[in-house]
Amino acid sequence: MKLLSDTIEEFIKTLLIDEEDTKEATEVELRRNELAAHFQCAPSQINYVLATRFTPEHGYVIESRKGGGGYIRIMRLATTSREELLQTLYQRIGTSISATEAAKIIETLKTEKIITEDEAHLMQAALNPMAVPLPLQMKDALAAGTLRSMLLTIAKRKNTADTEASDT
Amino acid sequence: MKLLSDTIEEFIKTLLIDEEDTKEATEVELRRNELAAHFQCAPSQINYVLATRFTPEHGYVIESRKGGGGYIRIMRLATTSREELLQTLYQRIGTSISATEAAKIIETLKTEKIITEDEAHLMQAALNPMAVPLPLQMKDALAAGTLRSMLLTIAKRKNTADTEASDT
DNA sequence: TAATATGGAAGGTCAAAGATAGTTAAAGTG
DNA sequence: CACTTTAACTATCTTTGACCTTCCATATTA
Repeated sequence: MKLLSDTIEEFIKTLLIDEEDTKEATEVELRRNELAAHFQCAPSQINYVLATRFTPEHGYVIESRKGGGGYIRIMRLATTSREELLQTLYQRIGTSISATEAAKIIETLKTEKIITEDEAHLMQAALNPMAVPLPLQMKDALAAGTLRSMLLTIAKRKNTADTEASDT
Repeated sequence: MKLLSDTIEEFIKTLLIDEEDTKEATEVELRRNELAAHFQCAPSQINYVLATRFTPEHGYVIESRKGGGGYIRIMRLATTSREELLQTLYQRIGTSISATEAAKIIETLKTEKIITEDEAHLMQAALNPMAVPLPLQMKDALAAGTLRSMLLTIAKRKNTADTEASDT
């Protein structure tokens, strides 16, 4: 059985792709209530989907307006330069990071084609066993260190995942 | 009398074989509660079966999700020479591993073209921050966990580093 | 006419309820 | 005694509903 949230997520992403194809725009505008009615769900369900799948970490920015003629605009972020992105992500890690936050960062790297899907899995795996018997604070600190270390390694590379096939 | 656990084990293995026959997939997805209801047992019985008969040592990897739409995915690792190598390395890691031993294992993976050079660096980086203030024993145990986790992830892949460039 | 009040039409927040799966310790079995 | 089974409790993710805030249009008033 498919989840409502997943369905809505797909729907929105399809809208975005359509926009891009026809207007070269990277944004869509929608009415929360309309969408909710379309899927016969609570309006706040839309907010949930946006909050969990269209965050800046995922590469999206949301803009909205209340009142008559209100709307929700979803924009896909233009890809900044590789270095810039790595820099930003690196800052975001800090000295301690939760598993979910870490996952988002890895997700971004993948979306931006800086690492392959395999590498994303690998990184995720490296952070996984933090389910070791250690205090949570320590685990988060370790995770931060691990992520930072991996990020630096990636930063040293010359190419992105796109072009990585061509060398060796 | 046949044990419940054995019956469930067989059931799952049959599912896997069926999948393979019909879809050439080596994985099945199931609902813990459904399965438990089917066998009229406690849901955690399913976990017990998975924990005792579908471990990485047995050649399986499990992935799951909680919450609405949750699932349990069971993947069997094919027994090609590549998988055998991974299996062997996995065993070699054990519950504690030194930095040098870990490096050797990563080197082997690279030499055997199971991972790319970039990935090798990434793995090495993941083990690096073990330069944390912890007793050596703990660090080695942590490194072992991290390496094992990454190895399992690699084992899940369909292709080797050689062929990975060609798709998507 | 300018300033202000007012009501309806959006969207936002948050916490509770629902739906799964995981963990663990104790009881049962052979 | 080792292995199995269960049940209570925990963790995570989704869905909904009640209540809040903001905005526009229009009516009211000085």
